[in-house]
Parts: sequence; C-alpha cells; structure tokens
Amino acid sequence: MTILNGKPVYQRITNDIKNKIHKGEMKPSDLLPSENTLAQAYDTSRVTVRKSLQLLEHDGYIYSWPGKGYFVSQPRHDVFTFVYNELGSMHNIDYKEITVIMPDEKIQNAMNLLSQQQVIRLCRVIKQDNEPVALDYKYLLYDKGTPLVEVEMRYAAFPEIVAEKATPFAFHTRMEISAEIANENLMKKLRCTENTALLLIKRYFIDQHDKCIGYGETYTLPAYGCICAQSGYEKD
Amino acid sequence: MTILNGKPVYQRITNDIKNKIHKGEMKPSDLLPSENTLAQAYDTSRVTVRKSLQLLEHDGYIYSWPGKGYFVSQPRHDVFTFVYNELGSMHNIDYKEITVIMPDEKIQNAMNLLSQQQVIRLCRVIKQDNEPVALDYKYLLYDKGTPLVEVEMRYAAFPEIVAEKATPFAFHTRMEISAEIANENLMKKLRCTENTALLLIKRYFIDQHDKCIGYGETYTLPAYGCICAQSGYEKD
DNA sequence: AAGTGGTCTAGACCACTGA
DNA sequence: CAGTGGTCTAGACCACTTG
Repeated sequence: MTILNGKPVYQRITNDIKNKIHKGEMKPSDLLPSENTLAQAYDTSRVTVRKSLQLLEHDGYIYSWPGKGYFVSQPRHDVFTFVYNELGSMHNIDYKEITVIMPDEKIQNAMNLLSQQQVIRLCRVIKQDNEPVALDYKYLLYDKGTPLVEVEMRYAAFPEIVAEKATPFAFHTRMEISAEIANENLMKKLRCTENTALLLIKRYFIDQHDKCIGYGETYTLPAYGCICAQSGYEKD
Repeated sequence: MTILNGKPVYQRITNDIKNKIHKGEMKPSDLLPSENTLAQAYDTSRVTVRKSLQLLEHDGYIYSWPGKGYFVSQPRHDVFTFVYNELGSMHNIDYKEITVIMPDEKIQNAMNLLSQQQVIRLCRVIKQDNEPVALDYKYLLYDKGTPLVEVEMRYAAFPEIVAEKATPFAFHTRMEISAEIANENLMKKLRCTENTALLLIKRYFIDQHDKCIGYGETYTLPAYGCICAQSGYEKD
C-alpha cells in the first residue's frame, strides 16, 4: 500500500515536482503547494512529503522560507564539477627521481614554508604509447623522523600519500588550472618544441590546521587531453 | 527539551560523528552503531537519528547497507568543484561583432549541426585596466523565426542567453579546459606575442534532448588568472 | 529468529510570516 | 489569528543479512 508501482511515495512526489520544473510548468520563484496540501494530494503524511521536498532542496531545485513556504530556486549554471584522477593508471610511468632538496622561493611560497625547511621532491614522466604526455612534480614536507622516502617508492598517487600523514577526511585540496609555455626543462623531458602550450595543474593539499602538507605541479601536453567538467541539472 | 544548547538533536549527532571521522577515531569501512543504538544513546527517536545519518550519507562520510548497517566511506579526493562566472562583471567589455555565419567544420562538429545550418556568432574582447585579457566567442543556433539578434545585444552572459530558448532547469553545460598557443588572430586581438600560452575554455550547452543549443570558446591570457577548484571535506 | 536499514503514519509543539 | 515550515515522538510493517 505504501509503495506503488515499485516506487516509494516520496520518489513519486520528487519526480513529479522535478518534471514540472524541467518542463517549465513551475518557474523560478514560484510558490509550491504547502506540505499539508501535498500530503492531502498524495494521500500521505507530512513526513513523507517533507522527505521529498528536502531531496529537491538539497539538489538545488527549491528552497524553503519558514513561515512562507517552498519556492522554486533560481537555477545555477556556474558551478562545475569534474573528476581528476592522477595520471598513471593505464599509462606507463617513467620514474625519474626522488630527492630531498632545499626548496626554491616558488615552492616555499606555495607551501608556506619556513626557510631551512627541506622537502622531498618526486618527479615522474607519464607516457602513453611510449611518448611522454605529462610531467609531474610532487613536494612533501621532509621530517627526518619518518622514513618517508620508502613510502613514496610505491609510486602512490598524491591523495594517498598525503593521507598517510593526516587522517583521510581531515584534509582538502585546492587546484589551480592555468596554461604555460614549455621552458627548456619541459621541452627536454616532454620532447616538445618551444611553441607548445601546456596545461599546468597545481595542487595544494591542506590539512585541518590550514597547513600545506603537499604541493604538486603537473604539466600536460595538449595531445593528451583536457579537463572535462559538468554543470547543470540532471533529469531523474 | 528537544533542542539543547540552541542546536537541534540531529545536528549534535551529525557533528559528533563527523568529528570522530575527522579525528580518525572512526576510519573508512568502520561499522557505525545501529540506528536503534544511537537513538538510545542520544535519548531520541529513530527518525531523528536517521535524519542525522542521511545528512552524513549525502555528504559522503558514510554509506548504508540494508540489513547490515552504516559504514564509514572511503573518502574521495578526486572530485573537484569550481565556480565559473563568465568574464564581464567588473571588467570593461569591447563589443567586437555579432554576425550570422555559415559555420566552419570545427563549429559544425562541436554543435553537431546539419550542414547549411546557419549560426549567430558573438565575439567579445574583455579588458582589464584597458588591456585585453580574454577573447570570447559564442555560437548560437539561428532560426529565422525569432529576432535573436536583438536579444544578444544586451551583452548577456551565456547561460542566460541559452535559458531564453530552453526552460532554465532543462539544460546542462559541458566544459573542456585546455591550453592553446596564440595564433595570429588571437595575437592581434589580445595584443600578445607568438609565444603566449592561452587557457582555452570550451562550453557546450546541451538541452534535455541532448541537442547542442549553444557553444562558446574563451581564450584567456595567463596574466588574467586561472581556474581555482576545490576538493575535500569541510569541518562543520 | 533476531537485528538491520527503508518506508510510512498520526499525531505533537515550536517559531515565524501575513492578514 | 490561521497557516507555514522545523523539530520530534512512538509506534508500525517490510526486505534484507546474519547466525
């Protein structure tokens, strides 16, 4: 009785309202029927109706105004999402070097380091069909206490390396995407000409105390591909 | 009685569990206490506990397995989000041209057009401090029925233009981010040298029938800035 | 069979908005 | 004041997992 056509009641309500919004039958800033009205219309309880409306609210279709009611939102088309898996799976990796260095000013600023603080630098070249497609640098804090060097030797991807030093939920990543012309070092390692535009991805790994515990730079050749992001509202 | 310290019960439960996960007291794939256990522990009802757990589930901290219980998730550090507001606000815009053209093959493929289908092309140069920082092309389907040209004259940003032809929730955007070297046209319009790496942002506006109703290309100078994305779990 | 989460009900009290 | 959403209760039945 509660579940009809294999669909829970709250999903039927959610879908009905979502469809009306998609079709334009309900437009941004329109007022929805009240919880009690919907409960009567669907012959169900207020709790069930609220579950539907909270799903829609969470997905950005509607918002609630206590004392007034629910309204259709202004849609946002400026929020984009993408998945960035570190290059590596499905590719050959040429491990190039792992060194403990005294970082230059650029890295010191990026990681907000004290001077005299050493860092571990990992450099990798990613290959596809035996051609280099990307150059990847990673920088990690070097504390003499822990034998980090051995850890890195596993060629782990960046979030996993960092997660060893912080609990896995306790850090976040900031990414900066830009374009850069290949310099001599990049030309040599990526076997490209001097007129090559590279996609540069910088990543800052920040722990819960706002401390930068890892920094990475990845230079990618145009041939390899691009970052592909999505925005918008999906039907059903 | 239900609300203590100004916080609803369900928020206290949510925060408690979230903190335990952040601190590492609960690790990925750990089993949480059952709904009934939590209800007793917090001296509340199962419904309230479920509200807390569903918030955590929606935020990616835990997942449920019917018949077994709730488990701490493997954290995802590969999903990134950013806000892309079209260049324009806070900048000078040099309107350059608006034309109805027969698109070349590149645009035909991008928009999946039939040959002989004309499109409207808008070209803008965005300036900052009187220096050009970006070049922006927009392509829209041209149907002779509607006086679209007048509509575009308002210099509206892209999602708003497109939303006039589809209901505002009924389309989504795909974005491709890549790097490209300045060609002669770009060098002239952006006043840059031939060795300049530009950030190229392509946008495809897709309606609910998977039809491309708009296409855009934005070339940005390195000096202007970059795309800044975020990933990870926020405390509280 | 006992325990788990998934769905749902029929109430209740509160704070807020608007006539 | 009546109506709205926000929070919460004490039950219920179901399908699923585990012993």
